[in-house]
Amino acid sequence: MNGKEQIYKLNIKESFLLSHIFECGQCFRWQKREDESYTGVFQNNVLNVKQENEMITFKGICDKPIKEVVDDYFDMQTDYKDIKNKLSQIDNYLAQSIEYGSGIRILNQDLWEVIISFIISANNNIPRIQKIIERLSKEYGNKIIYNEEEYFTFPTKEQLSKASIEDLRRLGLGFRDKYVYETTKKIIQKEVDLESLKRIEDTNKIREILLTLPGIGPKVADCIMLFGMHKFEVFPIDVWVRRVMNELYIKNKDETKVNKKEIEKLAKEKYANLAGIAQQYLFYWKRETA
DNA sequence: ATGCAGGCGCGCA
DNA sequence: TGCGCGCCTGCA
Repeated sequence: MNGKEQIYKLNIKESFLLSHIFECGQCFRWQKREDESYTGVFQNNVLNVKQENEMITFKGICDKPIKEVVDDYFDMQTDYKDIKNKLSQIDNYLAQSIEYGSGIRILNQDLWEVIISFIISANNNIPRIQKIIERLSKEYGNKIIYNEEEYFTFPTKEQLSKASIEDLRRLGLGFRDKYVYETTKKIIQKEVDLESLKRIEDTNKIREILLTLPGIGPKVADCIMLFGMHKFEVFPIDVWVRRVMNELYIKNKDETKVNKKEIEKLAKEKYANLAGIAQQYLFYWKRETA
C-alpha cells in the first residue's frame, strides 16, 4: 500500500470542521492550502483533507487502508455530539464556547511525537514550534514523496537519538535542546517505557512518570496525556486557559495572580471526566476571539 | 527596538 | 510548598 495514493470519502453532518480540529492547538504539522484543504504528516502517512459542505475527502499515502488510518486518527469512534450535549448543560459560558468550536475533535496522535512536540512548545510561539518540528523531521525522519512533493515523517526515538545537543541547537530548539536530548535518551533506555505507560489507567500515576522527563512540567504533561493518550479528564492550564477561567469564573483583577490550584479545583468540579474537552473549546474560543 | 510567546527548572524563603 | 527569575529564538 505504500507509495500509492488512496482515497476515502466520508459524509459527516456535524462535530467535524478542519479549521477547528487543526487550529485548536493540539497539533503542529497540518498546513492549509490555497484550496482550503489541509495537508499533514502523521505516523507513516501523508494526507490531504478537503471539506466541502458535509463531504470530506481524504487522500494520500498510507501504510494501511486509508479508512482505518482516518477513522483512528480523527477519532471517529467518539461521539462528540453526546459530549457536547453533556458539557453544554454545565453552564452558558461553556455552551457558548462549544458553539464556537463545534467542529473540534481530539486527534489520536502518536505519543512519542506529542511528547517531543510539547517539550518544544514551552515558552515558544506556534510558527516557531512548527518550523522546529519540520526541521527535525527533515533532518531525521523518513522521506515520503506525494504528488511530486517531499514530506518527512516525524523522527522515531531511534532516529532522534542520533542528534547531539549541538545538532538540536543548530536546528533552532534553543534552551530546549537538552530537554529533548535527555528525554529521548531516557525513553530509548526505557527509564520511561512508553508502551507500559500507555497501559497505566491512573492519570495521576502517568503524570508523575511524565514529570520525571526533562522539559516536562505540569502543563506539558497534561497536554501529552490529553493529545497523546486520549485522557479526556486532564485539564492543561496555560496562559489562555488561565485567562478564560479567570474571566468567566474567578474574576481576579490580575489574572497572573490567579492560583493554579483554584483553577484545577474549578475544572474538576464543573467538567469532571470531560475537563480536557472543555479545555479545548474554552481555549479555542478565547484564543480566536482575543 | 525591547518585549513577548501555548513553561520549565532552579535557587531561595 | 510556593514564588521569582533566567532562558534560545524569531518576530512585531
